[in-house]
Amino acid sequence: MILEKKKAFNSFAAAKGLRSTRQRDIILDIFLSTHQHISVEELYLKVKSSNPGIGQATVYRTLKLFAESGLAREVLLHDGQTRYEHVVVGEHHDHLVCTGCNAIIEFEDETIENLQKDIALRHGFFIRSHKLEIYGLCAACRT
Amino acid sequence: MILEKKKAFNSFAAAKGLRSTRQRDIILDIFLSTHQHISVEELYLKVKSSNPGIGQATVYRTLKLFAESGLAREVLLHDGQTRYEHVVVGEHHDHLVCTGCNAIIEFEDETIENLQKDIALRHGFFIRSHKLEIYGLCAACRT
DNA sequence: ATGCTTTTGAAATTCATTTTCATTTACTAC
DNA sequence: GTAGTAAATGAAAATGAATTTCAAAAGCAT
Repeated sequence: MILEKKKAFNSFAAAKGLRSTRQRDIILDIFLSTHQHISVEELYLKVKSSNPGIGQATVYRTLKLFAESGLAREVLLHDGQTRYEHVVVGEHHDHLVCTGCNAIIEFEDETIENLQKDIALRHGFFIRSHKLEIYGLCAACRT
Repeated sequence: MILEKKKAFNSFAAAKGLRSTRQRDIILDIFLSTHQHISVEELYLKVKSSNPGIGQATVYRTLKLFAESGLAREVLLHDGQTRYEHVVVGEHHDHLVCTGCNAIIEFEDETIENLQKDIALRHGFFIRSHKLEIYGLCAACRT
């Protein structure tokens, strides 16, 4: 699975005429090893701990490339940082965001996905991506 | 309707022990006269044109208050600015965002709203607000 | 290897937003 | 009304995420 993603990114890079660099390989490896919703700063710190030479501008630039390639997706929660999550082909999940403890619960609902398609159809709209975030208090914080 | 909103904000302010100021009245008036999704900077410019004395920090502070009071809602689109939209009680709309021309189409779908409630219930989650944005190309841009 | 172009790292810059702080203003008690 | 206080304001400075700049380094075609 991870290998496939690397291949997918390499194809994208090749198609775009991008060069293959050590830095991008490393950042991709580390990104793929992370869990959901990592911020650029967080990823940069991880990268730096094993590869002190890599600068944060490179991490920013590379994550944008990942998003462009379809490997990652930008998520704007409400903490002032851009986060990136993994894109799994054919799967889309949304988020319950707890404003009490900042926990993020993922969920998937096919019916909602289908309703969105209906709505888009009604408006002649072609869907590229979407984002559903529900804000509130998780079970632990609501008490 | 506008009067009710002003009253609602005043109640909120009173309950919070906030003082009533000329600046907040003016900013509220102007905010209520705007259309959807105004950025802080845009609102500040509007405010400044009729009231040059009002500073932008005040506009920032006041819009946060509006959001806290339930009058407005923060919307993060992808242009690096925080935008605010009007909250209409008992109504919630979501957005189709055209990445071609930046048009924003609003829609409402009760079924989706209800499904969200089901999902929250299943996770023991208490919903405060939510946000659904569908990105893609509008009818005009997809051709 | 050579030459050309992309990529990189470090530092500087940008830009939205927040904070600071001295001053002004609103409200409360007299 | 006036005095006392705490909150709100405006201007400027500070912050912090993200982007840009630019010289040096690295990738790639020949």
